[in-house]
This record gives sequence, C-alpha cells and structure tokens, in this order.
Amino acid sequence: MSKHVKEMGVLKEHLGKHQLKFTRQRELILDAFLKQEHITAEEMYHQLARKDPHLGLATIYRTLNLFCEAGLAQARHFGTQTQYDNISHKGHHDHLICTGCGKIVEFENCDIERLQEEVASRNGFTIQTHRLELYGLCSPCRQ
Amino acid sequence: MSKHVKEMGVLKEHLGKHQLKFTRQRELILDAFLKQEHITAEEMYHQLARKDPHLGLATIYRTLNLFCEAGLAQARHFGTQTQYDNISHKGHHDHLICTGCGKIVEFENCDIERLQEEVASRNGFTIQTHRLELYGLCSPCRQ
DNA sequence: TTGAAATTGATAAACCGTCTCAATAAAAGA
DNA sequence: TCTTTTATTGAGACGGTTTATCAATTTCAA
Ligand SMILES: [Mn+2]
Ligand SMILES: [Mn+2]
Ligand SMILES: [Zn+2]
Ligand SMILES: [Zn+2]
Repeated sequence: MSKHVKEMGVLKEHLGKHQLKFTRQRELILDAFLKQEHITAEEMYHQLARKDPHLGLATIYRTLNLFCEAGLAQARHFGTQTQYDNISHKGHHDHLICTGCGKIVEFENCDIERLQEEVASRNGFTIQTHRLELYGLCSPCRQ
Repeated sequence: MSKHVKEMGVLKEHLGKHQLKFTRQRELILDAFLKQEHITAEEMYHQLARKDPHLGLATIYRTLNLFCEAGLAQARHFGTQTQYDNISHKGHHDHLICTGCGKIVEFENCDIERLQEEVASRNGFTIQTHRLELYGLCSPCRQ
C-alpha cells in the first residue's frame, strides 16, 4: 500500500548497481523525504523520532546523501545548514525565497538557463550545474 | 600615502553613523581586503600574520562582517567556508566557478537580471538580493 | 589629560556534518 | 532453511568553521 513506488524503484536500482542494501531505515526515510519539497537532516530527525525513536542522526545524513547520489535529492548549502531538495519528480529548478516569512517558491526559466550558457561559453566555460536564488519579500510580507 | 582612500572613507562614514571606532586593525584589514577579489577569514589571517603576528582570528571575522554591513563586502557561504567578496568598486556581480581548478570569474548580465525581476514579479515577489553561481570547467581544465 | 565606551586577542563554546567501531541486519550461497 | 559474507546501523567522538565571553587595552570626545 506504500506510495512512492516509482521513486522506491529508482532507489532500489541504484542500490543494486552499487552493492548496497535495502533497509528498513532507507525505506522509512525515503517515504518521509518524498512528502517534502525541502528538508534538513535535523528536521527529518525530529519528524521521524515519533515513528522510530532509535533512528540515528548519522543515518539520516548518510541516507539523504545517498538519495543525492541516486538522483532523488539535491543538497543545497543554505546559510549555515544543508537543505535537501526533492527533485524526484520535478527535476532541476531554482528558488524564490521570502526573507520575511521564509516561504520558498520553486521556478524554472528556460530563458535564464539559456543566457547562463551564453555567459559561460563567452568565458570559455562548460557548465555542469548552477545555483540561482532570488531573495525578497512575498506579497503578504509587503503588507 | 595609503591607497583605498575612497573605501576608507566609506568605512569611516559607517563607523561614525554607528558609534564605532577607527582602529589600527580595521585599517590594516581593509587595506589587505581591498587587494583581493574574494578571500576567506582564514586566508586573511595567515596573510596578515606577517604584518601583525598578534592579530586575532576573531578580529578578522568581526571586521569582515563589519565590512559587509558597511557595503564594502558581501559574504557568500561557499561549501564549508565563508568567502568575503570585495564589492567596493564593482558593485553586484555573479560568478563562474571552475570545479577543476577553483578559478573564479566574475560577470554581470543585465538580461539575466531583468528576467529574474520578471520571474519574481510573476510570483508576487520583490527582489532584495540574489545569488547566481555557474559551476563548470574552464577551458584549460577541459584539456 | 581624563574617562566612558568600544575593541581587541585568547580561548571556550556552539554548531554542523562526518568518522569510528562494535553490534546488527540484509542478502547471497549452500 | 541455515550459514556466511558484507553492508548498515546507532552512539558518540571528532574536526572544521564561526561566534561568544571577558579582562585588558585602545579610541576619542569632552
Ligand atoms: Mn526546490
Ligand atoms: Mn566576486
Ligand atoms: Zn513572505
Ligand atoms: Zn579550471
């Protein structure tokens, strides 16, 4: 009856290719992760403490990093902490972040991405990844 | 005979407005900072150890953060460390970063900035700041 | 020159994420 | 299934970076 069948498949395929094992913890953490857009290891730790009080913080970190390698998540260093971004069904995207209330809006913009390529090639670079964050005030926070 | 007269003025004005004092350390650190495009506190600490072996690391951190408040620097959390970006005469700009050799190229692109505004207003946001980093390989690093 | 107030340097502490390692669990083989 | 191998886990130690603390010192306005 578990949801996230497709993503669980992605994880299992990655595990298979790397001689890794499918564990109760990995299943539990993936289920919780896929319900979020972004989450920190610490947040997930507290959230899962109810379901399994013995789940260690190190396991959360290890598992979220595993999800990154499997292409389900993407780590973003955000201020002092690391946010794990759920990219399982969305793929790449960038973020608008309200400095008032902390709200995060995801967006994609092909024109910007194209101009990025232009800037890169003009400087002799080949882009591998990028990071774009717009900080400002959302409509409610401006009153 | 010191250079950086203009920036020293900016600093002094900020100090004056906030009841802060102009010290030998602040002058020394600003002079060193303005010779760099980007630098970490640790790098500056080692660099200045020759001129003043007693300059404390905490003072470097405090002073670089002060420069941010005065609008001379901008902190960017970069991996595990904080880079202080010299924006005194360049103003805002973004970065191309080579994942091979670590080289950083600064750039400005009005078209991208304009599209960012568009994205923001379409989502009801007013942009205060943004952060755009393009990661890839520079021409030498691609062989 | 004096004195209030800010600053400094040394170091402790906080914080975040990784590492270590003995115990446990998974899965492959018999 | 039972056995054996190998990966994983959880607890806590650890390491790197930045901030907090505080007594001594320096700045600067009066
Ligand atoms: Mn996102
Ligand atoms: Mn720069
Ligand atoms: Zn808001
Ligand atoms: Zn390079």
